[in-house]
Amino acid sequence: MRIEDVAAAPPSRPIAALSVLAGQGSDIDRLRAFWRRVERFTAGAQVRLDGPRGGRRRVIVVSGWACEMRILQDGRRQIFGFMLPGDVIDERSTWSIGSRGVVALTRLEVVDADPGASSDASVRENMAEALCEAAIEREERLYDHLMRMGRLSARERVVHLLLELCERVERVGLLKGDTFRIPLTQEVFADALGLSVVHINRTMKQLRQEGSVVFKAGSVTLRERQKLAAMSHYRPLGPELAGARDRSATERRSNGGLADWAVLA
Amino acid sequence: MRIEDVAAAPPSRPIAALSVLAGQGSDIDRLRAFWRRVERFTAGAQVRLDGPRGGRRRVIVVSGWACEMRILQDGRRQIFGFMLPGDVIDERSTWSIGSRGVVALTRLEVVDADPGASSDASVRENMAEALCEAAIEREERLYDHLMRMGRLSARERVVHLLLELCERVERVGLLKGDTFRIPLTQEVFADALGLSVVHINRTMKQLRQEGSVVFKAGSVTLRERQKLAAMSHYRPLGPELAGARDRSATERRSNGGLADWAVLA
DNA sequence: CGAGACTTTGACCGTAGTCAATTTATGTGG
DNA sequence: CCACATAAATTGACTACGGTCAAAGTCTCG
Repeated sequence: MRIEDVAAAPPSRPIAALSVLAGQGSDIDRLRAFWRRVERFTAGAQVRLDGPRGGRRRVIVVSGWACEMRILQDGRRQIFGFMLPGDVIDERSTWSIGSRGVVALTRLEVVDADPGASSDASVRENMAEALCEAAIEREERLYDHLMRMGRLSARERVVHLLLELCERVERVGLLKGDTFRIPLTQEVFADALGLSVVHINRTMKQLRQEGSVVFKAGSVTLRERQKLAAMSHYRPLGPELAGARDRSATERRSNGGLADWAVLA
Repeated sequence: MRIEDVAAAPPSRPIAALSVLAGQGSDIDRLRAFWRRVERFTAGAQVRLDGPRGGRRRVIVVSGWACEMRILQDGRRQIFGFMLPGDVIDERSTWSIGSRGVVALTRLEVVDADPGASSDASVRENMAEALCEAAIEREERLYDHLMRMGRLSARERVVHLLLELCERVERVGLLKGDTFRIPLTQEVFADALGLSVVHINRTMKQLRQEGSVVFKAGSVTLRERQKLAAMSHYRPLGPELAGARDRSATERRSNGGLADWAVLA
């Protein structure tokens, strides 16, 4: 009952803009032909991807948001990252050593990422490459998240995360002007950023008063993204491997012996 | 000048126990035959792996420790993880988008992870599989690290990290009794765990006084690892994919609507 | 309209950060 | 083998960011 035919219930929004397929416009129609089944999950449900076959199954989110998380026995929770439309969910994330899981944050629709043997080679190839890039970018985001939690203040963390989400939302065409819908409760923010709900609330209040960030009814508006990026040390998710971006901009700090060299953020 | 022949300068310790090759004892001798070159880096040097060919090059650490890190313009540093003997260093980590880098924490010796076409198929196959598992485990460690930084207290973080390192050291046969050499300054701990040096110092002092952890001259001794694991929520790095460890032990918390299900740590 | 989830606020606490000075290694050249 | 220079570890005093507890206030939706 979780699985329905597209015929009976077509994906709730056009799936033309999937980040894994960004820049391959012309192939999408061919790909779409193979997405006959949409799997749905309700908000709060655990996303289990029991690939019948042994190999690791992957799906693409068509609509809705999900997150990857872990819970400690005493109730402390940590959210590792979010999956939004256009992102890939890997079966491995779904039950890896029983230590992590994926949870739907809203109603969620996903389609199989494997075009199947039926499609022609070029399609399969493009998809494979897209999936690979998506995996790389996902890992890149893990590092960003680590930096956030380890070295940024509460304000910076919130802004940094919002900028990341905004950019990802924009990439799949869901950003309207400088506003986007964001289905995250403050509790979710807290669990993602390693802060308490109360402190998230106060931080957001402060940002709101400064006018740089506006929260209203499940939507966020980011004015002056440039300024926000600067104050939170945000660096756009490069088009992966965007080449050796000025790798020379290494302002050497005489600081601790450890790093005579420097890697900028 | 960074590259020398093994003949002229053999690896400083037997490379029989490499975590990437754990459990493949019999093949190691054959593999070793292809490691003719050892690359060396001095403590504090950035590890650059400029693979001549386009593909991403990978090397295995034979001796010494390194870490993967990022630095913000204002000097804040975040260490993402450590590489110790037996671990793989991926070229990608080395200059990815100019945002991360690998730094040697001690004198460091690495050998190429690619057996080359010269070796026979079974060797290449085993190595490929080992590299893949290593990559998976590395990612797993990133999640652990995220959990540490997001939800553990200073005490817990320190203990949790020490347990991870201890386990990894043990796996490659460098644990003597319950003691191992650890070339990390308190500053490095601080940068890895998102704490200040001063607070690391105080936390360690406390642990020392409690007698559960002993620091002395570049070595650490962990008594009662079981107890330490419990107090820091440490869960051993499973033999990856160790199967669906009691996946049923999901003590449901009635807590926030988000997670009616639970993933233990 | 009522129940439950989510947000907001106040009062107060405590973990961890900052600054600065001192002590203890670790080396290195003489 | 000693003296000096430097990196690393410690410690004290004080601050502040962020956590906890508890009580309202708001929204949503059946």
